Amino acid sequence: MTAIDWLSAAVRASAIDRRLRAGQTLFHSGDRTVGLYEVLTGKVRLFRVDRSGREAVLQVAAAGDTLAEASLFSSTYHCEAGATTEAAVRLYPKAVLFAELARDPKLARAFAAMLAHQVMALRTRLERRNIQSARDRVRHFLALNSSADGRTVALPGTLKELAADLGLTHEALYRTLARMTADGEIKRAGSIIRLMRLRYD
Amino acid sequence: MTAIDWLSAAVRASAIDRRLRAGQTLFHSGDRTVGLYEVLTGKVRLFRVDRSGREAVLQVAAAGDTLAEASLFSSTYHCEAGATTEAAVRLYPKAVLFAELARDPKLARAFAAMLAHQVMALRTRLERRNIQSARDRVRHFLALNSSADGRTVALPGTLKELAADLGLTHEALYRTLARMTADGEIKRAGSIIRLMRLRYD
DNA sequence: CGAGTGATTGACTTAGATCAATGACCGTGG
DNA sequence: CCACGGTCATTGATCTAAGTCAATCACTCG
Repeated sequence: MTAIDWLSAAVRASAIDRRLRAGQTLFHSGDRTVGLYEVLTGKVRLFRVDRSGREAVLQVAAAGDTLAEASLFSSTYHCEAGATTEAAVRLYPKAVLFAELARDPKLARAFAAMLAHQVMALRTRLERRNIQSARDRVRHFLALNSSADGRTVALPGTLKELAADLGLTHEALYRTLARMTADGEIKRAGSIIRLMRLRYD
Repeated sequence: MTAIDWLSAAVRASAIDRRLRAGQTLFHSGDRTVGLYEVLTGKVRLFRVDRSGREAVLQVAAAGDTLAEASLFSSTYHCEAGATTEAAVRLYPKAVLFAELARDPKLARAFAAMLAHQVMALRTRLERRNIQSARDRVRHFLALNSSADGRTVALPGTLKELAADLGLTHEALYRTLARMTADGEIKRAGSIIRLMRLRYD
């Protein structure tokens, strides 16, 4: 989802990998920002701690996600980041990244395009969460992720992951899919879902 | 929220305003993209129509929001946009915008920074939606929107708007706030919420 | 083979959605 | 100046969809 294909070879070459144990901190609030992190494996959590000690999670980044991109444009971090599982991250140093962005307008444009894409994708996911019914939420997902012909959807990962993405428990998702199958709205074949003709409400 | 303060005078000067009646279309899927829209008043809905005629909403943009920014980087729109209420929009033409971005690296950087900010803000809102309990969702909002001293929160708009933002019905929000007040967790004074000392669970 | 995880289904509970009603407030037009 | 329509804020009663807990089966991997 959060691809970074736009990166130039120069930036890629300067990347620094790092492994984190579960619970290990990546950076603290107030630290100087060093660049753009990409999560390779595991999960990294961004959170803020208020004075009463409560933590408020800003983001949970999984493999493929990029981390705290806005802090790239700030000199210090405004939140904490730490691995919740064993994890590996890749750092694209800020200096190299910005130098390249300034040097290469095409790259800068690709960078902006990538961010704009993320904004739209996130808006769409947020919009989906406004849908109350589990079934309609699944329908929304299917409609927006169907192949060009609009008839099939290839599930990206596991159903559990999809459930989390949709903001449902995996049980609720299983049941919803089962009901949709029973009603003839969809057909399932492994990780492919075929959308059937809808009857008129 | 979705501020466009980063825009240069040149871009602002070239903006074109347009009024829309409720239900009126702004653009269709397949139309050539013309630039970046900002919603001034009213609401504009972005949606896609699948072959069975169902609509899937991608975004509902309200006053201050910016519209379909990713399509800036594409030559045609991939969704429909139409006003759901009487509305006014402002168009920043693509040509001027890109010319300025290419000319002025600072502007380009500000543009990217703005997008990155939006990404983080959206991620945080999405994260909040992962919280089941209404009360914890409110807590999350309060924690991340408290003043520098962490003791007070100024509510941005009406409670109904906040409820929508949090993904709750307004009734649920009223009740939750009432309960938190009764429990001494917060105190309310108009549109200001004061966070009280928490007792140890 | 046993541990770990995903997929699935059943039973039960509950938090929040829904429906409904009321009071406060505000602008506006007669 | 006041009555009226509109919206927000608030509270009550009720209902239900989805969360929670639990158990089973299939699979994979070392």
